Amino acid sequence: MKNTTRNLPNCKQCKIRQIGLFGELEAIHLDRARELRSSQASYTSGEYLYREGDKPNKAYTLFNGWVILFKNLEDGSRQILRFSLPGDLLCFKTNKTSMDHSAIALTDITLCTFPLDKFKETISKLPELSNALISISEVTQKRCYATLTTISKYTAEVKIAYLMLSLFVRMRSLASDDDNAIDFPITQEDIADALGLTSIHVNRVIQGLRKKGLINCDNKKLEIPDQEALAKISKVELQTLKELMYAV
Amino acid sequence: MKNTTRNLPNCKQCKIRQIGLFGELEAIHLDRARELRSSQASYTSGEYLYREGDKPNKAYTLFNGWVILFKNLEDGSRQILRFSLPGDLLCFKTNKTSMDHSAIALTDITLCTFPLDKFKETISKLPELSNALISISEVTQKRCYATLTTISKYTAEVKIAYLMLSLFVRMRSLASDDDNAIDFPITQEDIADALGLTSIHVNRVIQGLRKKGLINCDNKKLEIPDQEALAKISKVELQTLKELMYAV
DNA sequence: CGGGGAGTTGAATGCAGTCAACAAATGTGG
DNA sequence: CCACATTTGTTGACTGCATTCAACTCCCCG
Repeated sequence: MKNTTRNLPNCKQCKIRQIGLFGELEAIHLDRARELRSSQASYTSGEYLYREGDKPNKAYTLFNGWVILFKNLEDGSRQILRFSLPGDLLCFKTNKTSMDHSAIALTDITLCTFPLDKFKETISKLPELSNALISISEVTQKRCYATLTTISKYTAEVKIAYLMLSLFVRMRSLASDDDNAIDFPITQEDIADALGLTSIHVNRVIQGLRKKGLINCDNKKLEIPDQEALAKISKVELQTLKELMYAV
Repeated sequence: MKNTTRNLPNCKQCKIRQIGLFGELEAIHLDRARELRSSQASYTSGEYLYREGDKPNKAYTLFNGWVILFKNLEDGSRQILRFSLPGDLLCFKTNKTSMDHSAIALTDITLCTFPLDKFKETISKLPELSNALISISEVTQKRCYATLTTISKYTAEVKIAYLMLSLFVRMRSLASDDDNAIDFPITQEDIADALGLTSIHVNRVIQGLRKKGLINCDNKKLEIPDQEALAKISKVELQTLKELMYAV
C-alpha cells in the first residue's frame, strides 16, 4: 500500500461521485463533507485492505478497481460476500466494532480514505450525511437479501446467470460509453466461492451458458449480448435488477 | 390491526429498550427520542404488516411476538429473509423507497410505530439517533452475511442447527429467567423456506438432531440441552454467535 | 522453457428434491 | 361435544443436481 496524500482531486469533479458516498449529497454540502477525507491510497492486486477481526479506524470509497469481501471458513475455504465496485463504501462501521469479514483487492485499486472518528462530528454539523449513510446501508442490505434469495433457492445456472448479470449491469451503470462488454477480472473459482459451488461445476455451467449464446467471457472480459434473455434465466426482472444495481 | 394509541408505556420502563432502537441511546436522550413514537399497534397471527412494493410511512419496533420477513418467488414459493424478534426495528428506510420484501406476523404481536418523516428532523436535533440507526443496520448486515455464509456452503444439518441455535440464543438474551427452553412458534416449512430446503428434508434432519439428543422440539417449544454441542454442528463459535445475537 | 494458476473433461458418489401416501395435531362448524 | 377439514409432521422409493477425485490442457509469467 502506498499513500498519495497530496493533490487530492476535487470531489465536485469526481466522475464516480454521484454513485459514491456523497451521491445523495447536494453539491452545496460537498465542501463540508469532503473535509472527512484524509487521503487516497493504492493497493496492488492480491493485497488485503483489512482482515476479519481487525478494527480499522478508516472507511474507504473505492475509486477504481475491484475488491472482494469474504469470510474464511473453518475448512479453509472462503465465502465471498460481495464484489465491490467503484463508488462502493467499504469498512464503514461504528467505532470499535471489529470486522466480520476480510477484504482483498482483486485488481490494482485506488481508495479514498475517511477517518471514522470524523463521521460522528460531521453528522452533527451535517445531518444530510446521516441520510446518505443510511441510504447506502439500505441498498447494501437489499442487495444482500437478493443474493441470499438467489443462493438459497435456485440451481447453479440461475445463480451464475444472476451474479454475472448483476455485475454486468452495475459495471455498465458506471461507464459512460455504450459498449455491451465489461472488464471482468474474476475467476471461475471466485464465482464458485461467491455462490457456494465448486469451480468445476461453475465451469460446466458457464460452458452451457456460452453454448446457448447468453454470455461471452474470456480474457477477463464479459459480454452479454441479450440482457433480457439472461435475466429470464436469472429469474429476475431486468428492470428491478437495474434499479437495485444503479442505486446509490 | 387495531391501534391502541393511548396510554403509551414509558420508554424508560420498557423491558426491551436496551435491545431495541434506543438501546444505544443514553437515558437522558430518551425523552426527546421518544417523541418519535406515535402509537402502538397490534396484529394477529397471519396478518401482513406490509407487502413487497409498499411504501409505508412508518417504522416499527417489535414489542412482542414473532414476525417473518420474506420475498415471494416466481414459482409461488417464498424465501424467508429473517425471523424478527422483540426489540427489532422493522420497516425503517429512507422515505419514498419501496419495500423489497413482505412482513407477516407469525404470532399475535404488538408494535411501537414511528412516523418515518420525523426521523430526519429528530436526527438534526439528536445526532445520537443517527449512531443508533447506523449501529442497528450494521448488526443486521452482519447477521445477513452470517446467514448467507451458512446457507451457501453447508449441508442441511448445519443450516438447521445454525438457525435453531441463533434463534435460541437471541430468545434467551431477551428473557430474564434462566430456562433452557424457548417459545418456538415456527413450522418445519418456515425453516425450509428460510434455508432453501424442502420441509420433507427439514423433517428428516430434525429427527436426526433429536435422536442425537441435540434438540427437543415439540408443542411450539424448543429446548437445547447443550449449546456448545449444537454450535459444533453449526460450524460456529458459540461465543461469536452470542455476540452477534446479543448485539443492539 | 519451465512452473503454476486457471480452465476443462470424465466417472463415480451422495445430498437433497420429488412424488405419493399416510398420521397426527389443530381448527371449525354443526 | 363430535364430525370434518386443514395444516403440520412423517415415512419410503426413486431421481437428479452438484460434489469429489483424478487427469489433463491451456495460457500467462518469470
